[in-house]
Amino acid sequence: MSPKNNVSEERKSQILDAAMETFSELGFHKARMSDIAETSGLSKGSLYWYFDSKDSIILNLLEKFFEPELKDLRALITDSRSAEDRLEVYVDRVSTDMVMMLKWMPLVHDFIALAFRKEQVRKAISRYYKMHLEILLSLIQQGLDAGEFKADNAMEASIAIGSILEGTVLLWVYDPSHIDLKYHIKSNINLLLQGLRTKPALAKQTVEQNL
Amino acid sequence: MSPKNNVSEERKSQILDAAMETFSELGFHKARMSDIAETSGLSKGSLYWYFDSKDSIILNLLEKFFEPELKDLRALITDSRSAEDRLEVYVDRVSTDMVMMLKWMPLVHDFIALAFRKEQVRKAISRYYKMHLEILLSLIQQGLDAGEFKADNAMEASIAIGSILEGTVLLWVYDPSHIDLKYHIKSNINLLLQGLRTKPALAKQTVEQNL
DNA sequence: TTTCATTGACTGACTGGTCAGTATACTATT
DNA sequence: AATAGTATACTGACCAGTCAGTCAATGAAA
Repeated sequence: MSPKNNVSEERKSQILDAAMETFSELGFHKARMSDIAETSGLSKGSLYWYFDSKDSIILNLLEKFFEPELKDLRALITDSRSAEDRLEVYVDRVSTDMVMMLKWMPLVHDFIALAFRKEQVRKAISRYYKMHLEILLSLIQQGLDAGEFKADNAMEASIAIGSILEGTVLLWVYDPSHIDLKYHIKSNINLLLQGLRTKPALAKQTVEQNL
Repeated sequence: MSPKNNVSEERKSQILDAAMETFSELGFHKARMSDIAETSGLSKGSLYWYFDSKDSIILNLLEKFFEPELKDLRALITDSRSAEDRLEVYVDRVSTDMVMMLKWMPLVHDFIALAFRKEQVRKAISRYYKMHLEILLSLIQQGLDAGEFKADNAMEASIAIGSILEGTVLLWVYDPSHIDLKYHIKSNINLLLQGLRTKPALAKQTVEQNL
C-alpha cells in the first residue's frame, strides 16, 4: 500500500553498515562522511537525506550495538536444567557472540572511550551490561537456592563472572596472539566455578559491607 | 655543564602534565594544542619548541603511562612470604594503583581504542600487560610448587587473575555507582582463590590444548 | 651580540554540512 | 494518451569553520 517501493529502511541500514565498517577501520574521527558515502555506494548528500549529522549516525550505530533483545539468554532463567548447566550455556553463548564480534572490537572500544564524555553513550552501554548482570544474577541465585553453588553473595558472584567475560576480551585486545577468546573464557570461568562449588573460606580480613 | 639553567626537562613534563589533563577531559581529538598550551601556562609555540607534533605528545604520554618500572611488584617474586600472601599483596597494590588512576581512565581508554590502529600503542600496552602477567605467573607457579594452589595450569590461572583485574575496571566504567573498585576486585579475586585452593574438578568436556 | 627560549598572529589543508539542481515514480487533469 | 504537477530520492560542487603547524619578532641570559 506504500506509495512506492519504500527504499528508506534499506538505505538507512545500507548507510549504517558502511559506517560500521568505516568507523571500525578508521575510528570516529578519521572516518570522513565521504568515506562512508563511498563505502555505502551512495553520495555524501544522500547520507544527509537519511541522517541529520555524523553524530546521529554514530548514535544510531550505538543502538544497533548495545540494544539487542537478549530474549534467548533471558529464557535461560526459566529453563528447567540445573543452574550450573544453564550457566555453562550462558557463558558459551556469550563467548560465541564475542568471537563473532571480534571484528568490531575497535568500534566497541571507540564507544567505550566515548562513554566517558557522552552520557548517552554511557547509558546505553550501562543498560546493556545491566541486562546481562540481571540474567547472571538469576542463574546464580537459583544455583544458591538449589545448593549447587556456595557463594556468600549472588551479586558478587555475578560481578565476578561479568568481570571475567569483559576482562578476557581486554586481554585479547592487549595480546591477540596469546589469548584464544573462547578457550580462555571457558578456562577462566571453570576456575571460578570451582570456587563457587566450594564452601566459602573465611576471609582473612573482613571487608566492610559495600553497595 | 648544560648551556644554561636547564629548564627543558621541567618544561617537557609541564607540557605532558597539561596534555594528560586536557586529553583526559576532552579526548585526543577534541583537545586542541591551544587548550594544552593554556593549561600548561605556556604558549602554543612553546609546545612546538619541546615537541614535534601533537602525535609526539600523545606518544610521550603513552610511555609515561605504560612504561613504569614495576620494580616493587617484581620484588614480590623473591619475597619470602607464602605465595598466597604475596598474591594478596600484589592484588592490593595493583588495585590501589588502579583506584589512584581512576581519574585518568578516560585517557587510558582512549589509548586502548588507539591501540587498534597504531601498532606502537598496542605494543606499549601489550608490553606492560606482559610484565604483569610474568609476575603473576611466577607467584602462581611458586604457589603450585609449594602445594598452596592446585590449578592444572599456572598460565591459565594467571590469565584468570589478569582478566578479573581488567574486567572489574571495565564494569566500573559501565556503572561506576555500583562498582567499588577496590572492594570488588578483592571479592572477585577471593572467589577465584577459593577455586585455586581446591583440587581441580574434571572438566565436563575437555578442551583441547591451546596456546 | 650570540644563543636560547618564547610568543601569538597567521596560513592552508581539511571536512562537516548545505543547497541548487536533476531524476524517477506516481497522480491528476485534459 | 499526453501533459502537468508533486513528492521522494539523489548528487557533488561549494562554503564556512576549525586547527595543526609555522615563523617573524622579541626577550632574556651569558
